[in-house]
Amino acid sequence: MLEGMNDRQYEAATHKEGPLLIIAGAGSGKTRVLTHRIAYLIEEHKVNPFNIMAITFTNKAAAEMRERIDKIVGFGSESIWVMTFHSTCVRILRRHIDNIGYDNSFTIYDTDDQKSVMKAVFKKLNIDPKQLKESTVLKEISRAKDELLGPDDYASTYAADYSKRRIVECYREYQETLRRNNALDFDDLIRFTVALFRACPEILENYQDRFKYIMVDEYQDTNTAQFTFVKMLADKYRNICVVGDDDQSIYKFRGANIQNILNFEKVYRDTKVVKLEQNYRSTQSILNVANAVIANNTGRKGKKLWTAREDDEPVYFRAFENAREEAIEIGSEIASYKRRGIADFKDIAILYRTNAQSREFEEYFVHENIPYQLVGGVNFYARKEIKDLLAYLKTVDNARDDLQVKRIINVPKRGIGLTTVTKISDFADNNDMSFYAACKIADEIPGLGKASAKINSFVEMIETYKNALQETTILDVIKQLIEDTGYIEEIRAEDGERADEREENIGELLSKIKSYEDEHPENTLSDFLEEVALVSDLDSVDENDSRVLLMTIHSAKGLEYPICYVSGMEEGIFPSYMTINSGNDDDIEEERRLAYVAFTRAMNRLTITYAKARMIRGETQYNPVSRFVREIPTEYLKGELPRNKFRIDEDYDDNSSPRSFFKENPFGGNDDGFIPRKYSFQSKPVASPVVKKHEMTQAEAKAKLDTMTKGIQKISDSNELGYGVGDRVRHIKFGVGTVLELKEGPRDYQVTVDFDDFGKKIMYANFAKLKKE
DNA sequence: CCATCCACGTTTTTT
DNA sequence: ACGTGGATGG
Repeated sequence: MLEGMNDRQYEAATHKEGPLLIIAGAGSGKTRVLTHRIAYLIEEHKVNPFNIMAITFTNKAAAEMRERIDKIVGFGSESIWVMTFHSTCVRILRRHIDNIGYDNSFTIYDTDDQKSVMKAVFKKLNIDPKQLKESTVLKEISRAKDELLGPDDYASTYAADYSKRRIVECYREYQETLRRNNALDFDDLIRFTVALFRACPEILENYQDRFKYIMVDEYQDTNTAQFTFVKMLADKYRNICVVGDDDQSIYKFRGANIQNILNFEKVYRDTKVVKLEQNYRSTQSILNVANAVIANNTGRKGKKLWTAREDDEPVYFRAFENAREEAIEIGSEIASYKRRGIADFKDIAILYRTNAQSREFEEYFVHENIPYQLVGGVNFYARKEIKDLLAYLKTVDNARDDLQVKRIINVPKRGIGLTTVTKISDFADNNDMSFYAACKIADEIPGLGKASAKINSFVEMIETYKNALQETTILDVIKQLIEDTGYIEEIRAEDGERADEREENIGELLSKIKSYEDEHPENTLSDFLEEVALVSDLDSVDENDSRVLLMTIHSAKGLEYPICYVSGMEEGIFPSYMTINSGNDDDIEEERRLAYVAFTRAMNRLTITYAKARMIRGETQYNPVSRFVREIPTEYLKGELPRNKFRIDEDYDDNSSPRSFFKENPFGGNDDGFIPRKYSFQSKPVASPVVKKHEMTQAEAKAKLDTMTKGIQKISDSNELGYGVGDRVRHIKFGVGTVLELKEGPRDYQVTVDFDDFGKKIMYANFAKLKKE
């Protein structure tokens, strides 16, 4: 079983008891070590699989580990807990959270829900969103929760800090709202589990006795709350094994505390430390590049990757005029690899710093029929139409969550407006009941008038589905629901542009529900909703699909690809201007670690690219080559670096630049005949410029001109409106004024009137109902 | 209550 | 460049 392991791996895999810290460089086979250690414990030391737990950060990592454990352990492996931090905590809380005053059927709020809550909080506390941003407060709260500070702890910690007073109030109100809705946000999942353990020692002990052996993956990314959670669990038996790489700590912005790994040996004095430095993934050239860059960081544990691999090829650097050219060149290269049989699409990944950078690639790939899958961006379950339908399901499942009920009470429009909602909401608050409970007795709420009938039929509808759920499947209920509410029709009416895509998303949701029900026939709607709350885009990646992957470097962590492009290596992009401006060396170091993560994703061929010009937020930026590229000794790179060093070099003579055929023919020809296939649920990129710049024929131009002039003539006759430019007109509200201009708009005349008492107004003639004086 | 327009911020990364 | 949310008028 342990055959073929190197000495260090063997040492780690056969460690039996006591704390173990494995510093595992990128590609050093840490998952292998973890899974083998589990197998070893079971076989050699007769540890009951029931007593083992492995915790990861992502579902994908958990799934991968699960698979490998199942393979190597065999019988009994299913009783090992292999889960993410969040799902572990949910599982524990579902069982015991009633001990700390929540209902076990709590719901989980995503970022979007949090924002809605905070908005309501601002309204209630009369806070002007211009002075204090919701996102700022939420971020602050999240940081506090990462540090296990509840509203009271937070208040006392910052009691002296006057500037935090408002935030304290927001935190209190926010948490109170979540409580009322029986909801927890992501951070609460961890925090409340710790709180539960603190409040109920007997429950904690129960879990301590269960999980005698604990392994934590990606340990460098843990925050204080997660660390505390793990530490509490491990405190009785101290069989805690953590695996991590301080050089790959890239989640500080999310509260990760790099000290957790740096100080592990101080917390656990008798820690055994094993360093894995042999890399089994990449060529020596790739490792040289990665090592050279990360060597610029201070405060590392220190480690140098090496490989026994003999085959090698250079790391390429390529500079382009702009982001489009970057996309075209990378895309054409990929197409040619495929054509020449050098690589399949599934061997290739394109990495970038920010999600916005995916756009150019998508446009070109769609145009050239290069299959791709975009990971990240807007999470599938965060899309509006999906959230709407899920809000319906949540309401049907458990109408305790006011946020969800309010979200859908008027979607699609059924004539229940803000006024009505506010009245019901106030009534509910005053009578200490949930919003939905108040809806149920709408007739008794004063001042609702005709609206109460509409509320009643809404409640009736929800109740019908509730009953239906007893008899039939979730799929049938949601299908019925979509039909009854006319949701699809609403989408079509609302925006023709993206209606197709949104419909596709709904179709996708239906098939996800179907496969969920097929796979877990015994599970309830609540189970489904819970699973959905914790999945991410990355989880939908299927290794066997033949497509190029597009994703941020953060998403790519832990993954590997034979061919990798790390794009957008420019100052201001990577490192981001935010980090550059902060002037904080720690922030730059975190970016450098990110670069290290990026480079070490590549197995055989790494290409680093740079674009001289790039559109950012509607503005063209000219950025110098990233400092991280400058940190690579030139002998490790094949390709010429622009001469500019941290500034723009105006007269840079660019003859090393590749052909830029997009000037004549933006996307070149396509002679490959790839099967067109859309792998991504992501929004379809807009039509390529070729299509967009459809030249108007002369005849069309003339026709267009005709219609336009016709409009003008009509106006000058002063005809069907009964008035023209210069006439005096009367408006119901604004009184008398002079018509300054008449313009034909898309469906109506636009009238500009200078009113004697109200000044200049532009209005539509149809609505304005002006009368000639 | 709804449709429309405009101003504004957003984009560094996410379980 | 793009989407969102507030203001506005009917």
